[in-house]
Amino acid sequence: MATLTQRTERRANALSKERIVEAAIEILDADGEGALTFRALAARLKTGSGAIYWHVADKSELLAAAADQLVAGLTTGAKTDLPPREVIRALALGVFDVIDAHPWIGGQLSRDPWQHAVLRILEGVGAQVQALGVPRPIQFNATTAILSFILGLAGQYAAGARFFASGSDRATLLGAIADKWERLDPVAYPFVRQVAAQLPEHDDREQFLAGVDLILAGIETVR
Amino acid sequence: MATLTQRTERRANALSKERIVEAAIEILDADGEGALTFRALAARLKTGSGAIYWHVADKSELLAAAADQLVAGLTTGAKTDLPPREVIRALALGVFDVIDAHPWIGGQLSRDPWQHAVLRILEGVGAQVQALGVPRPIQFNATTAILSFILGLAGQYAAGARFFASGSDRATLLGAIADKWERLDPVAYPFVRQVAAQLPEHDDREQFLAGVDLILAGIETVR
DNA sequence: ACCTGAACACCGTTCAAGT
DNA sequence: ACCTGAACACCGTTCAAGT
Repeated sequence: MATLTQRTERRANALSKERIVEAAIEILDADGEGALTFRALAARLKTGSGAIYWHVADKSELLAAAADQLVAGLTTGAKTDLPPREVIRALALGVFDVIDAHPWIGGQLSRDPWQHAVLRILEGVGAQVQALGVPRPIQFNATTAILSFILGLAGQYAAGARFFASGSDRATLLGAIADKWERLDPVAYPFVRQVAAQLPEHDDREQFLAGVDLILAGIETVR
Repeated sequence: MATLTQRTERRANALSKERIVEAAIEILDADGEGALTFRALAARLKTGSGAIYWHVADKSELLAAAADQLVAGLTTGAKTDLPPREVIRALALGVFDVIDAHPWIGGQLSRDPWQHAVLRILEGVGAQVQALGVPRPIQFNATTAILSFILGLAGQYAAGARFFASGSDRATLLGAIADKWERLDPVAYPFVRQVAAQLPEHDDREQFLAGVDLILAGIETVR
């Protein structure tokens, strides 16, 4: 009886890749990229740091698995009854929202473009580019253009999150950057100075969608 | 006499931010991102690791300065006698070539989009977007779309370089990835499987330029 | 003012030893 | 088979002490 309880308890608390990834996501969401260490993870899972290596090869696999789990959530539930253009927009916004909610994913996606999470996005976008009627030879180029754009923004978002972690909030940060931009040399940086005023008030999500629409418009010209 | 020689020698070997950045670039180019440590840098400069902190705030400032030096080389020499569209293409290709020659810059640019090097690119692209006749309200969106695309590719390139550093060359790496892609589930990954064959033989530079052209085509539709 | 280099507070990863 | 936790080989950064 005692052994049985012990055994089921042990099984309930047993380490597994799923439990490790789950705990990693909790740490990343709560305290950001910098907080995920094998020691912190082991403490949260009440185990030794070496135990994690029985289930996970190394830190990069762990991060890839964490990112994949969250990205999988939005690529598997894709609706196909909308026009391809709208599916691409929805998918892109889905990625944006996941990065917005979990900024560490931004860093992870842009750091390793060959991880599975990125493959999911590539497939999701590519299938719709195909459905859009884009000629075969340029389907790959059109798809990777959208993907690169998404990954570029992912990196930017992650960088923003690293700043927020160090205290200040979004508005303060953008205000400070806009200030710096306005003080740049007018001869060398006319455009940046002109655009500085838009920086603090601009909507990231809207700007992101505008970029996607621009690329889609470009794709339509070659269709 | 002896003191004079000593003093001039000391001055010639004196540490400065320029010499530190120069040495950092040499290390990064020769052995990649992972090789740049303050200890390696100090050894190369024949000084103590703490001495570097007198001239440079921390590692991120050092990397930003290194990236900025190489990016400055191509934004300052821009020709303005070409049509805006061609200047954008040339600038984008310039960034591509710098990243191709120094892959660590890719990681650095995508990691911190508010560093000066990125600002230079933003200005270079933005000024031409303006010259292109794009309406004011969407100049910012159009410019950041191109910038995000460039930074997305920068991250991908840096990731590739990290692989090459671990032994295998470009062709082997892409071949291995294409192999993995072809073995994916046909139901879940039809597009990726179809596109796998193009992966090992495709030209990065060409694909990059195709992406830029796609965005430019999109921008022209709203002009 | 500028430099030295030991010391501090961390990392990811390994591995003999346990169960 | 799975887990423990000390140990290894690193990091970036600091700082008392030198010149």
